[in-house]
Amino acid sequence: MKTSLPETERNRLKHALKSRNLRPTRQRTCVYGVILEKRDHPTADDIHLRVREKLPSISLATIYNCLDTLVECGLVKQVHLDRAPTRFCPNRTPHAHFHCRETGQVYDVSLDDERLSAIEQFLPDGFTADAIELSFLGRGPETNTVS
Amino acid sequence: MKTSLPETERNRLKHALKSRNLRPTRQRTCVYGVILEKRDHPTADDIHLRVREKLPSISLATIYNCLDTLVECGLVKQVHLDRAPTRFCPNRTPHAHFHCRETGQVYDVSLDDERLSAIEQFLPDGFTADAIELSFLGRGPETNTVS
DNA sequence: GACTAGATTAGAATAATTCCATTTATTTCT
DNA sequence: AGAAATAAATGGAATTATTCTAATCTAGTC
Repeated sequence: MKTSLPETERNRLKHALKSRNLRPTRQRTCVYGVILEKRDHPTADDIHLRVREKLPSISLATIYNCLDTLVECGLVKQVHLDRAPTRFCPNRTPHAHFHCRETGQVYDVSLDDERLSAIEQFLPDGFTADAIELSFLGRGPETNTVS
Repeated sequence: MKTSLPETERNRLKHALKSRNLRPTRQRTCVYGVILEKRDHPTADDIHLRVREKLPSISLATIYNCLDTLVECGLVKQVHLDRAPTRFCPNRTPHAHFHCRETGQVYDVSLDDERLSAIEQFLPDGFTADAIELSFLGRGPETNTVS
């Protein structure tokens, strides 16, 4: 067992890469594995630190390269919040993000097809979107004032 | 006529600032004026260039300070797209953004109350949002392949 | 097992944003 | 109005995120 990436995911990665004539390198596999492991919307830097535990010599530039590749393959999404570094998210199902002002935590908010197509209908004629980014800023459940 | 900021907007600014015990300085007024003038979602740097034509000695740090103040006052919104510099938008009515892959242009997409509350209902119990950012990435009307 | 295009690497370069110490402007108080 | 007190602006340095580059390496092919 070289890396901890489960079989299903490893195959998903392989196929996605192959279909674009890209190679399933150790680095790409490991970066993907790390993102799947702890789904806390890490930054490139966070990911670098985690991947280094397995591939100690990997550079931040490679992390960015791998992430860009994974994003192109649709396996990973970027999350842009505030003036903060980009975060990365392996949730491939349509979803929005909620960013808690208090804790800084980021949550996924699932979007079913109905919701998604409702949003798509906001677009005026002539516009076609291939990506939608929806994010909320506010207070999450663990910041509730007690009743 | 010191600056070109129209009376209504100038008052809006004054009141918004006063209610927070902030001052309507020349710099703040001018930055706000410039943002209203050309609603093309400029970056801090763009704004710096434009404001300099009126206040040649203003520094980029001050532009950021002013923008932050305007954002706090709710007069300006930040737009976060891709890994690109933050853009600023003076449209105070609820709206989303559409980012054209081809031209790079950013359009406002208006959101009426109905749409807005539809989106708010996506949030699970326990979450309260005070800001929503919705953006689309795709192709705008002027990139249409001719029929 | 050599070839070749594709990937990785380290480090430098660039770009966005923030910080800091000082100076300037505005308000308040008398 | 003038002085003191507070808020804001300034320039430049510092930090941080991201991209670029040129050299080296590697996976997949023949």
